Amino acid sequence: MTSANSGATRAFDDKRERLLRAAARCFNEKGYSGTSLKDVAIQLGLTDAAIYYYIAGKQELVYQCYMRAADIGQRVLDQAIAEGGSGFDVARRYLELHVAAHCGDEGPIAIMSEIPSLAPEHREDILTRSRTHSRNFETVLRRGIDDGSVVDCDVRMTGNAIMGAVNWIPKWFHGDPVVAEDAVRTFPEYLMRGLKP
Amino acid sequence: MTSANSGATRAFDDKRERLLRAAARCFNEKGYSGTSLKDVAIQLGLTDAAIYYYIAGKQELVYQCYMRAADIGQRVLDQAIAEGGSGFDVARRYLELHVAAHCGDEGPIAIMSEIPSLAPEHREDILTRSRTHSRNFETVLRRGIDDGSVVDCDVRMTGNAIMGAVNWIPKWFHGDPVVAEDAVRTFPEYLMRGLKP
DNA sequence: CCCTAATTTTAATCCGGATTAAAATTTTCG
DNA sequence: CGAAAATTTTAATCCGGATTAAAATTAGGG
Repeated sequence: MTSANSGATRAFDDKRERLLRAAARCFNEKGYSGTSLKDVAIQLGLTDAAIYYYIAGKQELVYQCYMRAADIGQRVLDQAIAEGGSGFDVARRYLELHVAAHCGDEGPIAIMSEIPSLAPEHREDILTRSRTHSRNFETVLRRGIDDGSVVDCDVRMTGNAIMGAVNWIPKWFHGDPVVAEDAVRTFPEYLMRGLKP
Repeated sequence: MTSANSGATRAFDDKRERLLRAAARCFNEKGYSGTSLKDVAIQLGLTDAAIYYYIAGKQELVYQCYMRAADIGQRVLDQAIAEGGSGFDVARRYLELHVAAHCGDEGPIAIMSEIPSLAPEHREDILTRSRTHSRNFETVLRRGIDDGSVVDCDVRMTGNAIMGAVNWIPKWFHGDPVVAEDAVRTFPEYLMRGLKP
């Protein structure tokens, strides 16, 4: 079976997922150019060439890592929205979930540092998702302003600040569970305090 | 004269500075691996090989970009401290200056995305400066807590959040002066609101 | 104007790592 | 067990971009 595995089996998907996580870890720690497919393969007990069984190439690998990152962000935002509450409540819940995702079992989430070097279709795809996610979060903030739970502010810029703080997490978090606890406690608390009316 | 120009003339230094900015812009926009020396050279109306007259190689170029970024961060922090005031005042002033540096004439400041792929000596150097800067900012926060101007908080994590928000700026800021104004106004305001007791 | 140093270009070379093809091994399941 | 599919490896190949060396051009001072 080719790597264009469409009728993907369970085992195949699992390994692919492990591949994406290993790649995300490498990319976050060593940078894109500093990561060779061999580095990624070694983490899986494989040879570099074996990676091509799961993915078309390095480009595709980054792309998939970023897709995964975008999906996780969107998923936790959706969940926070689904749980309901005021704009403030939703935003706080979103931060709790997203920080937990970064620091928890969800494994390392790739920092989107190489978007411009993606293939055009991929780049567009990621940028669209990324923008959508930002806009959705801004909508939550705006709703909070409307319902009086969030201070009146520039939602675009405030969103940029909050997203930046969260997106930067992989830069300093390297798996220490003690640090993870601190982050999960402090981040939502601090970031939301600035939103109180 | 070799590129190890030590008795550097004025013109030489100026061109070197322009080189670093062009490189920072490229790295921020296209990523490290996505940037070829040719890309950088074109911005200066030069040939790729000419860059070697000013700098030892691509590694060195990133390193110098990061040094510049670290220096700017430290400089504005020092300035904010020098201007005095409560811990809160210093922190706010620092944010104003740093955001302005990112969005203003100081030109693009390189995002430190490729630290691990630097040569060991360079890596250590950058990491040390980066850590020092973070610790210095944490000290400011702690001072603010002591003098009652800043809410009691985990200074390490709060510092991580603030630094992340600022460091992420180059990801979405691409030179629009209108956006720059928004950022300079909103960032310090929002980030400091979360520090009020 | 000429000489020397500074700057830039041209034209290779070099190299690591991505990619590929074919072969070998392992797994699945009748 | 044995055949077919799935998975991995071995062993090239390939290639873009970094780097280098030497030549050409430009700039400035006597």
